[in-house]
Amino acid sequence: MLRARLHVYTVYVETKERILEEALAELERNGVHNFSLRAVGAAVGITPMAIYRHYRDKDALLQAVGEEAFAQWQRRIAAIRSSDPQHWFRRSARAYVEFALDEPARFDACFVLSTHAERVYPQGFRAGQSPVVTLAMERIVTAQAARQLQQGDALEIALYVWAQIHGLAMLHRSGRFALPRSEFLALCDRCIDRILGSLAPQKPTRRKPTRKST
Amino acid sequence: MLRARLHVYTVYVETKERILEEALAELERNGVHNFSLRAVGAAVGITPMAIYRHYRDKDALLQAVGEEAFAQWQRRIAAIRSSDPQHWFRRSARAYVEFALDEPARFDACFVLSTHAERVYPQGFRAGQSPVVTLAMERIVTAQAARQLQQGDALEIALYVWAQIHGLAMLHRSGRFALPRSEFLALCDRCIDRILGSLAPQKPTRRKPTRKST
DNA sequence: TGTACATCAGTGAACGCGCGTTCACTGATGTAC
DNA sequence: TGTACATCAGTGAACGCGCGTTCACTGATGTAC
Repeated sequence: MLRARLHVYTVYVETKERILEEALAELERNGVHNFSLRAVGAAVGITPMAIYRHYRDKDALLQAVGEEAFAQWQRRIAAIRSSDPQHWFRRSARAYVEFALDEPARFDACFVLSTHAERVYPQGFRAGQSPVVTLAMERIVTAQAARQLQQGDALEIALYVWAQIHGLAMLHRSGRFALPRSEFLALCDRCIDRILGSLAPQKPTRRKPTRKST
Repeated sequence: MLRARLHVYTVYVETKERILEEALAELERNGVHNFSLRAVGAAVGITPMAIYRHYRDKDALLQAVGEEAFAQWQRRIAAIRSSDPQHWFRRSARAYVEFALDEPARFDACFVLSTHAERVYPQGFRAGQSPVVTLAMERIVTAQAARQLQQGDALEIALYVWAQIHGLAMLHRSGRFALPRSEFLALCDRCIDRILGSLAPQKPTRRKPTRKST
């Protein structure tokens, strides 16, 4: 009956999810270029051919993996609750680097492999295709309105910050740092502080309120 | 005789160089992960096996290719003759991005693949293992001495600038920009201007010379 | 000057490997009547 | 309630492919005497 149908459906989803899970783990272990259906099957405990019951082919599985990775990244950012834009940027940049260090394959799927044709500068980002860039732009606009941030195109400013932290993350991924994790993170923090500092309003606005108006 | 020996030697070197050349071209065409000795052999017009006369194995060829790529990069930077540090940084950053756009595989060999264990932050760079970083640090120290640049560890400042341009280059390599080349380069220029601007001395030193001393 | 020999860049067949994917199948489960 | 049938997740052998590398070789060239 319905119960029986539901049971079948459940089993099906479970295997599909286990494949996705192990595909991600396999990706972290061996990287995209050594990613093989055979290895995923072995990790799940099924024949490689069983994967074809759930995903059309290797590309379809890789695409699902990419979407899952991006969902995980979004969840990391969504967990950052901070009303202060400056603080939000610091914590987001931290999350970005930590994502790159802890889940390099997921990070690659999100930010290195050129798969997501929709998240592209500038149209895709202006159209809100990238939830995280959209969040960043909102905070930039808010800070600009409050005169805490220099004027200028919010997307270009977001990109400027992104490029900085992306560069650090990528140089790390390329093995360019012989630093303990904590020191590398501290270095990233200092760089982001510099970047945010460089975005201070053009005129320091240090003059005291003149009391003439208002 | 000697002439004959020289002739043989010349032929040998020519083939070896043609292999290196075609290996680079092959790398630009297919990327590291699809790089095959068979394709290189075909491009040179020899049997894949002939390559083994000149390089121990695939890895040895790839390493030679990496060294050649890095030599080409160094030549690009050596061609920049500018005594003004600010100007030198602008032009070097430009060269970096253009290298990434024009010779992506060479760029990868220099800056993305984690092969060069010696060029590592901070020891390798302080030890002068990276000629370009060394040049950058020299210019930073000079500018600091002339009070044109804020104080701080020269290597960390160099890394800060490098990460910015590296991030932009890598995001471009990941297909994140739907911009004509010239607009992308202009965007990079603006980002580098921001970065250099953020490195201005802490106190603007706008006071006129006081004439008290000297 | 002529001949036998050494050198060595390049050849071509063959190897074993891991890969994605095909195909016909099995066997457990649920359904129809 | 019992039986014949449909469904479909998973199986396992086999395919063709491109790969790096092995091996014994060829044949042009230069050397020794």
